[in-house]
Amino acid sequence: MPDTPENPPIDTAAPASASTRDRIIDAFAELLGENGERAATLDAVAAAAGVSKGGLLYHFGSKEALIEGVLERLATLVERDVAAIRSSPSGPVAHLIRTSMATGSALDKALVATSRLAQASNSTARDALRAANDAWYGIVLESTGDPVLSRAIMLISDGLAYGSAFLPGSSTPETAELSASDIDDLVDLITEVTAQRAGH
Amino acid sequence: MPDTPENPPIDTAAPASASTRDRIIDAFAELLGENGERAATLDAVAAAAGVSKGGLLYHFGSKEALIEGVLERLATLVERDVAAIRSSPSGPVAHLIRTSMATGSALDKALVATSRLAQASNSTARDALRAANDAWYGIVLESTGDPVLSRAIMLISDGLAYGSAFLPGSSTPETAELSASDIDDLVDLITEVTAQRAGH
DNA sequence: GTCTATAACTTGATAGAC
DNA sequence: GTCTATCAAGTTATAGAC
Repeated sequence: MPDTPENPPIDTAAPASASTRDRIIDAFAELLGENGERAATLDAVAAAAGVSKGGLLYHFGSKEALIEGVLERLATLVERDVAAIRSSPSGPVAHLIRTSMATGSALDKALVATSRLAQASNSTARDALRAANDAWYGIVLESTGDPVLSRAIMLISDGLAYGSAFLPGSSTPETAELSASDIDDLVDLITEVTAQRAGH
Repeated sequence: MPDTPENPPIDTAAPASASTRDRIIDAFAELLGENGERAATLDAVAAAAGVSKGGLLYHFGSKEALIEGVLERLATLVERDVAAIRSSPSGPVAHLIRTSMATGSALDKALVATSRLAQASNSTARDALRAANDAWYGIVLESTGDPVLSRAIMLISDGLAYGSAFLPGSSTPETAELSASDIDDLVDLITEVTAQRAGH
């Protein structure tokens, strides 16, 4: 999912010269993802976003408001992603698997950040993650028509996301970061199994 | 993985009447899992373990020491689990998949707690998780002899663990908590595919 | 819109009584 | 071994100047 910045008015991923509001959300999401909830303090977020704490609190009156900001961004990005998956030329399943590993896209960041919030027992964040998962599962089921296989595919997607986001780098070459060709093999396997089961 | 308390001297899962040390580790792991790293303060751990903060700090001189305690417990439990998987009558793969979902066992708790620590950018915790994953992957590869399939199986296992530990409960019936029969279907699917690929 | 200063509270850790 | 202070540092949030 390459970031394709087009129209500044509706931009929701703020890398460099975006509105202060978006830069703050970006900094918060990144800190959550990189260093966990404990490190994502207002002080740290303000510093990363290049504003003072007071400046930050002008835009987001509380930490709760900041969290809502991340959740809103996630919702927007998931909506876009669902559209992208649906219209993918390689097919929804292959597209989903290939984009499951966290690569630093705006969606990945929002997803990882939300995951951290969910693990800090924020139930709104949990709901947002489930909603995203439900949407993706729906597309896969629609595509394969096979509930068991669809679940397996979703679990593989979850596994890829978990491993890449939470266990980066590996101690042994055996389970080292999955390479592009590993993913190709995985997609081939899924494609084969899907075809076999479809042709009953 | 049912807890089978036998010999108090070597016990590493402390539910009720264990040593204070073990009760403290238990409380810490549980708080980490239930409410996240931020909630797992010395104050909260002490209260949950039924001691004062001073009492806690007599057993673990610092928070770092507490973390090491959880990591040591995980290592012990993973070692036991690896032995259990290897000697499972239903076969290593089926056993692994069936025990991937977090059900509240001592191993699950230690695993989830360590995962939270890893996400708080504790590199020792990360290493411990990778070591566990490497051990499991080794068993699966040994069992199937098929690297691509083994990766897919590990990813499904990771996906099950992630979903059950981090996204408990579901908004729609479609992706509701996987039932026992769902897991059966999953195991059947994996068994079929394994047989097909083995018979080239 | 952005800043500094500061209030109110929490956190990890120490000291010393029992 | 366990407790009650107590401390310094950090955290969220407010007030008010610019």
